[in-house]
Amino acid sequence: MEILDIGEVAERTGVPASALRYYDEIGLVTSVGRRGLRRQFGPETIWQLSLISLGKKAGFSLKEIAAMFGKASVVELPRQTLHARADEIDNQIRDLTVLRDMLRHVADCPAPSHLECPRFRKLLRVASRPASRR
Amino acid sequence: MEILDIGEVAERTGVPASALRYYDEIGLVTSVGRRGLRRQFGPETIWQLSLISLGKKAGFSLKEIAAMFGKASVVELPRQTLHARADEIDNQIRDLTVLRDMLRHVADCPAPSHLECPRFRKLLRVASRPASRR
DNA sequence: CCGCCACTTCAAGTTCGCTTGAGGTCAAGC
DNA sequence: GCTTGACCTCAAGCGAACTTGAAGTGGCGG
Repeated sequence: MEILDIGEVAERTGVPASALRYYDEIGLVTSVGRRGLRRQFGPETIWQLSLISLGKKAGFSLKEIAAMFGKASVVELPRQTLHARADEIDNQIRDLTVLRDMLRHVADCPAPSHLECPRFRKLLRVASRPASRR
Repeated sequence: MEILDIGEVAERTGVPASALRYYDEIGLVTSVGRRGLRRQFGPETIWQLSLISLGKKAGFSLKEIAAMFGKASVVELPRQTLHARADEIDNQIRDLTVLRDMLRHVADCPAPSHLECPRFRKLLRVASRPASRR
């Protein structure tokens, strides 16, 4: 279980072979070589792909993901940049928290119109404040 | 300040007029009417747009957003569905937290290769576990 | 009353992240 | 040696979410 070809990677990760070829093409993953025409992937590809899917769920583009934990040895970016990224994610977590609270509130609040409910109005206010002030 | 036309909405929210027309076209926002050809928007459009941008940041499609807090009186969806949505968002928050910790770790950890660091490996394990088990 | 200009429509174009399809290659098993 | 099947390439297509451009309209200040 050292070297995998594309089908095995696809099977283990759930990422379709066509997507893997695409990722290879744009340099998001790298095959360790070829046997004939066939791409051969190292086992690290497996966890790289979970990072990628994590990043995608987080709403980052493939380019941004590539910039975060690129090919080789997981990142050579300046610490500063990484921390900035982390801060962005923190903001996003806050946004998501507001959204979640909003949905739960809407699900449970008995007020006739949500706009009449002070709790809802408060969430709305938070939602429309710029990220910098949250 | 009761009725706004598209340019004012654009200016106040930062959402380009072209996007507003598109949102109108797909029924994500609704103009209160027309003056001549010009769309007129009520003031509620402003906060609706902040909810929309919140939803977008959260990675929902415009369709999903429309389903969550549609046009009229902010949602007529079954509570159950809303709670399910909220739960999804909770999962996403967990994913983002892992990703953030990962980035901060990578920024600070002095280990020569991250794979040798137990903390990193633990985060990796979490990252590759299916959402249901997190 | 006239012209300006912010709006309008509609069609086409753009980027992202893939998928699909046609046609080709090659290693392995029969 | 031949077939099979999993891979390959390359081009085209696709849906989402808009943007851009051309050509038209109509309300309002002068």
